[in-house]
Amino acid sequence: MTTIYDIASKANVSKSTVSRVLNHHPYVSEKNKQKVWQVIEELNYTPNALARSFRFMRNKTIAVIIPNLYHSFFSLLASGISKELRAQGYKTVISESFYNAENEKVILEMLKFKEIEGIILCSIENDWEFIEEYLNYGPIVLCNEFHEEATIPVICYDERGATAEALNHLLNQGHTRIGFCYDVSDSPLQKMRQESYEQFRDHDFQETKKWFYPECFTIKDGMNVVKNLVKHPQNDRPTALFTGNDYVAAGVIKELKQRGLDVPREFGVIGYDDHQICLATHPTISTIHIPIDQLGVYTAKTLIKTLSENKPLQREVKTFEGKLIIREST
Amino acid sequence: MTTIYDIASKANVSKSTVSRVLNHHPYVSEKNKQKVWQVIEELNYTPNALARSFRFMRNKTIAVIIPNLYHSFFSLLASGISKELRAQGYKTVISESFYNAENEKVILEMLKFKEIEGIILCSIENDWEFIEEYLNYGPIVLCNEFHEEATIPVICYDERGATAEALNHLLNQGHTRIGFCYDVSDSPLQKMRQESYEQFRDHDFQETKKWFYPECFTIKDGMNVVKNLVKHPQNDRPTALFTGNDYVAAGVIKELKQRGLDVPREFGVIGYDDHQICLATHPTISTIHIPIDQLGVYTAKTLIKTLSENKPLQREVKTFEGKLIIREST
DNA sequence: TTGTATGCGTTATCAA
DNA sequence: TTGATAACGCATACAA
Repeated sequence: MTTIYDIASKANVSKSTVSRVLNHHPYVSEKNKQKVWQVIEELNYTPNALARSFRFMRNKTIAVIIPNLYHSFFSLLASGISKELRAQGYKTVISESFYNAENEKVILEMLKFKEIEGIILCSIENDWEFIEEYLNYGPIVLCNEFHEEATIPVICYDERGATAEALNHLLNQGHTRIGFCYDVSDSPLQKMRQESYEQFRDHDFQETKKWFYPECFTIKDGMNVVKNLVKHPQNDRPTALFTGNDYVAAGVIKELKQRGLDVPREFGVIGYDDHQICLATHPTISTIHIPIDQLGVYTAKTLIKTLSENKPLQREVKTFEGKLIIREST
Repeated sequence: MTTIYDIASKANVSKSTVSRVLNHHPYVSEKNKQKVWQVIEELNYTPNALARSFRFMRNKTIAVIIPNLYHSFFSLLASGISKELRAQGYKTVISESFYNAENEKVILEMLKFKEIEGIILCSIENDWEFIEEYLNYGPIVLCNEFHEEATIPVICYDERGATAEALNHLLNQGHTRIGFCYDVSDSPLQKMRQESYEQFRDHDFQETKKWFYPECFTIKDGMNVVKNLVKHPQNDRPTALFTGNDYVAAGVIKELKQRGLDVPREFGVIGYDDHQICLATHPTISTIHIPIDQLGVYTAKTLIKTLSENKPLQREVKTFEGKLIIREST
């Protein structure tokens, strides 16, 4: 392995001079500069990133924790974040928590060991008090996840607004019994959606709880919701579903059609995410468009700013707007 | 920041002893061992990963290059690889090449700088001669991509077999004019599919080239294929399509239905990947199931073996079997 | 069983 | 403008 020492020997200068040349330090004679670059070329030298990391005590690596890479929303979010971080010279380690606190902890520990410089949390699995401890070791920011007290930047989109928009739309279409499919019940984000949903009680929503469908992640889950739903008499089941993601909506629509229920005439469906699958179903899916890219870029920028300016984190809630896209399913 | 030196001072031993305790070296007295662990606890000490990386000249980080995180096939592949690498104590940096040689080069360069220890290439954008140079700096393995000459492990699945199986199935269903949708034409893998397809010429496939549809990635692309296809007279267009991925197949099916063409009676469709979207369309999509997880795990294991045994890479082609899944679209 | 000394590659400080 | 030297945290060869 060639080191600056080898360059120095061959160029008849000191290590210091080589280092200066490499770092474009102003005080190097033109002659030496030329010579050193020439030898660097000759010996095909590359600076050793491991030594630099050690020297500066930072390795330009950020971890992004997402629930999984299975759902395209998360993979796109991770992709957006990663792209921006790369542009700024950072490496990104994408880690799936699978909604598991222990997996999340593994990454938090990496911060302590200086394996990473900072963390972007796209879901919260441990208690905030637990996570807070790790702020001693590096910055953590929240993205696409909300927390009431967390004393760190929170980048999310307007859950309540989007939910309200979707529900209003369904009400306008004449639906009064609206069901709600979500994934995991203990996420602060999902709770916001639920609360937002519950605020619509006054519109004949007396028995909302009955129409909460948890653990909905996939197309199959959506199908199962319908399979169970149709077991109830027509006047005791929802006439519309607001689902946590478009896959679930697609499953719902597929199963409704299978059972001869017409969408949107007999049943309304709204998805979430504006995934391309919305176009493949029949009817196409009304949904909420989330500006994933903006979320990712803003989050990455926020974290990098903290890192480079080396200033302490502080709470700052940045909200992006979702947008209702009306298609054929409502 | 607490270092082993701090521990040593407080425990009244030398740095060496602390280091030995941390590394479970056998020759440490029970008394000192106890004492050191106690102080470590007291001072909340954590070994510095950056220093260790530097000391050993390795940072336990692998890069995975995939075309993008947009297609779930790639995100699942990256997820599988990453999971196995994590289990073995490695960090994974997932990088999207976007089918761009320059982006690929950026990652290859990281190997040279020792920012990463090895690379898993899930697509090839540069010439092999160019990539080969980087083997001087660390191991590279191929996953889900094929190359005739590459002197490195090649982990893929049986493209030709899967294609043949799909085409045979379509032939058995009475189709003789079969079109072929693929993504990028210059990938070795896609070439294999094409070649495999061309071997079926003898079955009335005289004008295959006409029915090649490149640049098919998304649902919309699938729709467009049908939009263009129906412009031709019925006896001069395919009666079936074999698509490079399930999204494209979903788009094809959707557009065919939109135009009143019955699938599978009037038109057969086979997808690729066995993505969950296959279940959401009407009719459901016949497809090829790829053992993504096996691919990922095997690839990760292969790379790690090279890394830990520090033995030179050699060509080794490992092939997994795809499996035709017959559903309603054929 | 323990401690001392050295080195990993780089950058920064200081003196020349 | 340059070079000698120390320092970053850790592991280890060697001496004791």
